[in-house]
Amino acid sequence: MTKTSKPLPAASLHIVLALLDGELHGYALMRRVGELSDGAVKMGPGTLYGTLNRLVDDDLIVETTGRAAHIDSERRRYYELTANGRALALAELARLQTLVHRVAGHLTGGAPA
Amino acid sequence: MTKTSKPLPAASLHIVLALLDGELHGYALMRRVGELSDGAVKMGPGTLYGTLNRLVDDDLIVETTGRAAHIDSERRRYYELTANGRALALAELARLQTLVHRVAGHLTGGAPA
DNA sequence: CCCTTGACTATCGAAGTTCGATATATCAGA
DNA sequence: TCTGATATATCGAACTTCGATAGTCAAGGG
Repeated sequence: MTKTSKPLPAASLHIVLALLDGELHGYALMRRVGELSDGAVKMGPGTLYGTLNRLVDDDLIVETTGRAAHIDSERRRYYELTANGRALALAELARLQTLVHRVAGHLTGGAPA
Repeated sequence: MTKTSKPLPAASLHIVLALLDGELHGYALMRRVGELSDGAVKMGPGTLYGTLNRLVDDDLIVETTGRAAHIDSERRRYYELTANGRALALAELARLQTLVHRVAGHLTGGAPA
């Protein structure tokens, strides 16, 4: 039993969300995650690489063995979502959309007495 | 310099977001948080009460000493956001909106192969 | 040529957070 | 009375995140 899709921890969530846009290497991921939240979320290398490994173990991402992986610096290790990972990322995105929509809704349309 | 607004941990985030709609007591909060994510997020009492205390310590919420607090069962302890808490909740909401918007945007507007 | 800086991956231990079980008490209904 | 939902509370184990540290490679300055 791998995992019945409990909400992903913050770092994992941000990584799979960032990867929805295409494969990236670790360091770029670090920057991208920050950018997606206007610098509010800063993931250090400790969180990054540890999370990346966990994500690979859970079969949500894989190290790319293709395209960008070798047209670029040898040092870089690219990652992309697996089918599982993409499905989960999409589900999490939907969950966040629902959450944001509902909370924002209560602010304007709040229960009238 | 209290805190430069690092992203709140998941449980805290959900609680302050739920409280944006008005004061609630612990147990109701537990249910509300679940509802806001269609049952995807289930917060047990361990997480709930521990987080509630931390939030009080951080001056993001306070135990209500008013209205609902006593027109209702004596057992219930109501909490509401402080000014700090509301500001932070709103900031976090905005952050999530931005994140969701950007990620979703890349999906549709992304490079069409 | 050497040295510094930034890109890049990687690991470790400490600190912080979440989980699930457990406990206790009240209240409504079968 | 027994059960199940409401309601709060606590503990320890497991998990996640953080920040420091480390080392390589490439480019630019002195």
